[in-house]
Amino acid sequence: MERRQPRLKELSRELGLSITTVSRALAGYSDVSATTRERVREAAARSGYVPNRAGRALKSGQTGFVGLVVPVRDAQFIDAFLGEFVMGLGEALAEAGRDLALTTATRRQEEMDVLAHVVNAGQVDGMVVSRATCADPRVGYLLDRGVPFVLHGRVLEETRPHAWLDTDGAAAFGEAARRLVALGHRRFGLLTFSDPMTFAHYRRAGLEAALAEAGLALAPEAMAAAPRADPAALRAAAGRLLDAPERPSAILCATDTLAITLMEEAARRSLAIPRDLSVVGFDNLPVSSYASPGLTTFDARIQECGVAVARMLLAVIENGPAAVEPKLVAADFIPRASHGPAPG
Amino acid sequence: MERRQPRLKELSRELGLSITTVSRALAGYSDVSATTRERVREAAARSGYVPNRAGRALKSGQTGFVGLVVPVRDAQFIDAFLGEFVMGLGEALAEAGRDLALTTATRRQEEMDVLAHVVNAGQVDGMVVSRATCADPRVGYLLDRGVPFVLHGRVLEETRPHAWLDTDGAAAFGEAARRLVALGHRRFGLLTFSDPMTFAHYRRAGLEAALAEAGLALAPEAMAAAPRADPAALRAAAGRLLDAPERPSAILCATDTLAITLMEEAARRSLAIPRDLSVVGFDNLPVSSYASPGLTTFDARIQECGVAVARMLLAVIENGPAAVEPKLVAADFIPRASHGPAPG
DNA sequence: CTCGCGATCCGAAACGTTTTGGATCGATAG
DNA sequence: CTATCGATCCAAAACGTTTCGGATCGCGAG
Repeated sequence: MERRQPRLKELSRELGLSITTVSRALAGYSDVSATTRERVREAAARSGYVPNRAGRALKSGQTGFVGLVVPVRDAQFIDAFLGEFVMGLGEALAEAGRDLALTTATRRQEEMDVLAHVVNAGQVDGMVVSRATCADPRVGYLLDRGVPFVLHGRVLEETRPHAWLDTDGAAAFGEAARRLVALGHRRFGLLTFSDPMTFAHYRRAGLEAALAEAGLALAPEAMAAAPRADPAALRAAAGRLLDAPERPSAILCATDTLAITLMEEAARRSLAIPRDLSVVGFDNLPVSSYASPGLTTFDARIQECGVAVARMLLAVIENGPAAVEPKLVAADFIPRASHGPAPG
Repeated sequence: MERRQPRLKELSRELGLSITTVSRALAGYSDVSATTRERVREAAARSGYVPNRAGRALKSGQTGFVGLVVPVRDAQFIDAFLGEFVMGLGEALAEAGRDLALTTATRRQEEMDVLAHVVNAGQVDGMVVSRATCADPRVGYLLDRGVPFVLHGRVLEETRPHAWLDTDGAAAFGEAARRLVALGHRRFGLLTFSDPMTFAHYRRAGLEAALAEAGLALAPEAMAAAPRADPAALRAAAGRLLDAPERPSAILCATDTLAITLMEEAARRSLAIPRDLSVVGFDNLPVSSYASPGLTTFDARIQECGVAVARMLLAVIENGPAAVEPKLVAADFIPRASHGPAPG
């Protein structure tokens, strides 16, 4: 039953035409007559001919793939996003007839090696670089070899211009701070990651800027951080904030998972939310609407980001890096029951 | 700065060797001397040489990619799994030096066309077929053209043998039924999908078999179903179960999302869970542990399934379809607070 | 009648790799 | 001395596609 797929050679023999003509007919060139073109197209459709990717890639240099490297190590962190983001990427790529080449890096340290391998094997036309760190080495690497890419997130100091798309975490946390100040809060806390993720930096910066505007400040002991991959340390960090002598009345958390951890620790200490403590997260994970109380958070519309990143990358591949402007997209405030007026 | 990647030609010229020798040295053939082999390997590592995927694919017929087609339409359904499953696939593929080629089908109807396109373009060495339906047309299609594949899920009637891996939903729902019977429940209900998904069939069959063993049966009006992609209809179906004259005291739901919907509808009707009604789901989504009360469910360990499916597929690619046995894996019962003794 | 031109078509090269079938050379066996 | 053999190496073909530079033919202009 095993039917081999017809290739240009078989197709041309069957039609009594040359390989060249069949190829050009399918590509729609004007130097093949309209009747021949139709005849070729009809035969191709009937036999289910699809140009071989490898052959085309070899000649044209375009593989039809866009690469994404995802680290498999800290699954608990990325899982929640990956699905949505990949869906967005795939949706936009499908429109352009491209596919996503997904490579997993089994350890964090390998991520750079894996990227180099993918790029050097020429298996992609461009890369999506996700989860940007403050001084992400991948940016320089890709710029150096002229590989089209779009960074999802931002680098702290953009020494050489490149395409990126990031959610405006600074604006979001600024907004959250102003809303909480308006509700009477004066003592703020921040629970965040100690890893050099750029988003954590900007969320903190946005919070501090808004507090400064209100004449407030984030006390050093009101900020707790721990490595993303260390749940126990994160739990401890949350506890530290709650056990501080001058416990904050409002705590912003860099992500929803942190906020959930914080709420669990608060429950263990019999603190009522939002009566004793207001909590705000970020990401709008499905979990956050089912937590009790429902978690106030921000929605970054990850799937739309995926679509936008893919479109940007296609533009870079098509027209060069200068063709696209970096994008900063706003996150939507999702008020739920975990924040309220300041106690007292 | 744009450095072009060295190819076999440049590398061989630089070393004063032929392309053949360099290629064979890197492949580890014994007909190149140990000293030359080392010299070549050192030079390749230094210059960052990686064989071009397209060139290799063209000659050897192996692309190094394994394909997965995901429909982007019903994102709300697949999102929860996709991340975990893909992680598992990627993890196992990375060990074998392969990558995942992810293609999105923008509409449900297109899924078959997309599959044909991927296969006919020769862009993959094998396919992972996910979300099996009762009489899935993809199985016959792939068998016909001798494309290696593994089905995640099962087909109802396996007319021609092929590799598949499925979670034993029948056993799981049987276990749930027996536990609930032991807790005094006699009136059972089932909330499921009306789509022809195989998993829904088996979960129902497992429930009915266990009930029959206990001398019970599922009343026709105690089963409600609606299309997966229609949240309103699903909500209505849940309501129908709750409003039935002889309301079940225990309702099994084909998935956690259905169970969550049911619990929301129950809350609107002021039914207390588990006092008035026991609810059991399936999937162990993150959400299920944060619902109140926590949802009793089954964990299918999706990531491990991804790993196993990938390993099976690699074996099929390597040694032919006869080399692997289908696998039925058990799901773990995760007892939480949503089930309890029968009322009265 | 010859020339040039537009409309169609095609041969051959090239992309980078792997593999087949030798070629070369020094040493060993007869 | 010649034949054989093992150890090393290499030229060339092939995978399927795209594209460059023609080739062919009929027809109208000169």
